[in-house]
Amino acid sequence: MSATDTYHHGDLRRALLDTALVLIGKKGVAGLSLREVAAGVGVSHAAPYHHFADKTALIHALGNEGMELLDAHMASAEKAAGDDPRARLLGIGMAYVAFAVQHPEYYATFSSPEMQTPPSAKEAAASDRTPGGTWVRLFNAVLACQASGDLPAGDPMVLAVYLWSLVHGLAELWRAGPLEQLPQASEGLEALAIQVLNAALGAMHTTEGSQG
Amino acid sequence: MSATDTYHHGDLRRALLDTALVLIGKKGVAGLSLREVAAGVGVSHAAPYHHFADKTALIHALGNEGMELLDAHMASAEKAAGDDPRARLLGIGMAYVAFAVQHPEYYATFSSPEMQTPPSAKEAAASDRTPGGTWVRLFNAVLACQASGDLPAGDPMVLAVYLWSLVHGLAELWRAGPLEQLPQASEGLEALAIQVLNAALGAMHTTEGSQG
DNA sequence: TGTACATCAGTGAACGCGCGTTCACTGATGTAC
DNA sequence: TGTACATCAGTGAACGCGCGTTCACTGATGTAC
Repeated sequence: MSATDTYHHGDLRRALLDTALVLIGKKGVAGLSLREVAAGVGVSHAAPYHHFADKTALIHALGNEGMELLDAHMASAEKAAGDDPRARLLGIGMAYVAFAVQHPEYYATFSSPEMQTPPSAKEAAASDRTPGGTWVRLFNAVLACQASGDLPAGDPMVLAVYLWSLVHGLAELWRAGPLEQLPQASEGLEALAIQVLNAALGAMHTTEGSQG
Repeated sequence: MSATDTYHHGDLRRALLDTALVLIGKKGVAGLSLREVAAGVGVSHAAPYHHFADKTALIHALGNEGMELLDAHMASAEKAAGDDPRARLLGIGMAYVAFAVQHPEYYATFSSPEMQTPPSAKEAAASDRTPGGTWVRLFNAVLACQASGDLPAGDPMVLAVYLWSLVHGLAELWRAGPLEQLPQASEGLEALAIQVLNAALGAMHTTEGSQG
């Protein structure tokens, strides 16, 4: 407890964001209440307005933070995978799925109504609407895999959509629960994700295929 | 306007469900308000309680209805595909994606918090938690494809998860908007979905692959 | 070091709102005789 | 066919609640001299 923690909160903004994440984890973004966030931090319900214009601004802050985090995770997974294009692509996919499961609160903000609308009109033009540059990263990895022969020729956009759908859907199904009954579920999502991604990449890896 | 439409509503239950769907389309399941539904139908806000125990019951009714619809769509697509196992699997996948896009309101209820909890304790044991038997249908189609050589050998559960993730993720990404900027988006989801599913199935089709 | 003062970051009362749900009611409908 | 009556499906007032947001305020903090 430093001196600044007593009356003037040390970093109320940060504390509000952290508490909001916890509450989102419990009740979802739609169920988030600014008053509850304030109460959770132990501060009056009017206090947040000194740090966020309104409730939407807080959710936007979380969404942006989450997208940066996701991108950082994918970037480090890609780096850790070394030079093999296929391993790099697999790393990105695994990082995406893992992030969704390890940070479901951040992940939930991505698809919230608040994040679908730009925070203000002036930001509308500049903002990239895809979460954390996932698309660009995935697309480049696909190109590299095609160049190295690790993915068959064909429209790289289709392949990127294919892979993005796969990891996104896997993460969603895991989070929503329907996969829980599978025997594979007991080993955790990571193991299942590796099997699924290998089924996808492995199969495509050895053939020219026909994705017309 | 039959006589029953005047005071005693002809089929208020149906009208409430239909109006609820429209409102879900506009504001999502979380934003659904029973009072607004009643107002939309043109009935007092207490009237719905003669047809549904509470708000959750109404959402449950929609969810169950949607799952039956989805299953019917998949069944008819499978039937229309004839005897070719690969065509049948493709048909199921396409039907799933198409349903999510054509009936986003029903689709939204599937993942709503209300549908994650069984309506009552006694139903808990009996209920199948997967949307509309999608899993069973997909799994059987995978088995058939493996038997006919249209899919490589390997754990059929992993392949089914793989395909379910793919169609689910594709539907989600389409609905959430990130795919809108792609050139392929102008041709509609159907065309994109066919390309993506063919990229998945087509590639796996010609090889034994290695999905260990 | 001490003082005056501006700014900052909280408080708590108050606002209006829409919500889910309950309740006593009432008029319409269907049925038995 | 007519009447008495039970049941059904509405109404509208009322409840308590939690919400987002505003506002005047106040005490703490930082700064200039």
